[in-house]
Amino acid sequence: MLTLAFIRENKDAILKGLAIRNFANAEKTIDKVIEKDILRRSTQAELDETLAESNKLSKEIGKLFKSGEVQKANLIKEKTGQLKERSKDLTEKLSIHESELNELLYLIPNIPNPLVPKGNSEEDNETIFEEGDIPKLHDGALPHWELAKKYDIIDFELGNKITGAGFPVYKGKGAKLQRALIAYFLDKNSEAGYNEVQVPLLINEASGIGTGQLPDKEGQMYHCGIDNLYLIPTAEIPVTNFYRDVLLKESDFPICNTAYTPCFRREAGSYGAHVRGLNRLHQFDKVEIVRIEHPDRSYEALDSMVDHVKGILQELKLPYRILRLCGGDLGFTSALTYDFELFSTAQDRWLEISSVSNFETFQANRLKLRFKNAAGKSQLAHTLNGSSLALPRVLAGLLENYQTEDGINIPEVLQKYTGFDMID
RNA sequence: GGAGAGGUGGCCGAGUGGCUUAAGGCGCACGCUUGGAAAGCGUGUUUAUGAGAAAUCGUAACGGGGGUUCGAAUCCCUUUCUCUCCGCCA
Repeated sequence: MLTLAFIRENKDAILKGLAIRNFANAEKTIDKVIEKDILRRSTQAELDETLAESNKLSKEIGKLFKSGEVQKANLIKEKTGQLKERSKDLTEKLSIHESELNELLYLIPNIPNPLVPKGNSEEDNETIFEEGDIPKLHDGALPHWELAKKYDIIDFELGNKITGAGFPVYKGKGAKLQRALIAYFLDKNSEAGYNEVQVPLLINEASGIGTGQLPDKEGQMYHCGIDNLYLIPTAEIPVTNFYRDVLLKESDFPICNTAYTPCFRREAGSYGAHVRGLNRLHQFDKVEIVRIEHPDRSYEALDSMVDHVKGILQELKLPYRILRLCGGDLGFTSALTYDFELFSTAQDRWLEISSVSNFETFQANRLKLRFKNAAGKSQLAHTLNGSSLALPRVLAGLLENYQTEDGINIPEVLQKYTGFDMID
């Protein structure tokens, strides 16, 4: 959510930013916000005056009662009746203005960083880096879902039986490889200075609102109705919400956390060839990195997160590329996002395996995540997060790219975690 | 699931209708004192929002929401969370 002060002072810059996102009716919406804000503030001022008046009278009444001048007190009492009605009326108006204003603010996405290219869809994303050799596979090389069956390491049917589509069962060396990847990612993140945390997989409403999944994206989360809790679609929610309603000191920066969690996504309405096998699941594992930064240093932090993820893919020797997302593809809350895509040789297509973003103050505003700056004033912090990495598609790419006629090789860096060097 | 006790500022903790945005203590900051340090003494120390160049002033906030009252941290209703005991349980 953008701050009102920012909207008031930067209308032109906002309109330019929204144009890059192809946001329709930008000027109308912003004008409405400004208009509502003026209305809200004048109502507020009027209400404050009324309350000030009635506070003053109340104090007088108190004094008069004490000195026994009951009649005088009763006279003043009558006056306060009117004030009370007026303040009730104004309070109602104010809360209507406020909620209408909030509804408008919820519609406005984050303003893109100047680096974000114009564009409508994923076709317009900018490839800024590409690395790693695409292996030449032997004849008869298989997509990962066939490999999974052939070596009996992932059982989609069994998952269907016990839960439904999108909930695979990992077996034997498949399960061990998953565990190895998680341990390896966490170790890499710890080495890079991220503090490992283990978090709840269920979140309450306040947390969902804090990071922006609620109120309008509840359809994408699994909901436990009896207790009104949601299964997390990403560790970003619990970890970022550590800092909800928190006032930090400048010396607390940088804050770097990493968490492994399963993630649950309803993904309603996505079917077809592109969701086969591990490509899109309802439950998957992910290791996440989350940072809270001083606004002056958040873009440095974003670059270092990108470098960090790069390092992992280099060690795994997987072919990947980095995209800078265009305005049309950029997430609602993000100011700048880099996507990592892994080339899946047997499917002959790129798979998204990580998304690293700077949200600037957009999340912090809703979270009320602030710090005391050098001048002693409280100021919104910047939040960033990224995956390092999402497991299923890394696993898919690994199985496909490392397959040989004799079996699937395990990347060297993983072998000490798996305890074996080949799936056969 | 049953019974009970509680949620007050960065922390501890007082406070059952007006003198309480909140005593006292701890912590923190600055100053005095000192050869230096400790101790001691003094001053200051919540957030949000509106007005103002600023000093400052108004308003709101004692878990959340609602009510009673001229006036609520204090009384009533409701909700949520925490703790203790019992039950169940990896």
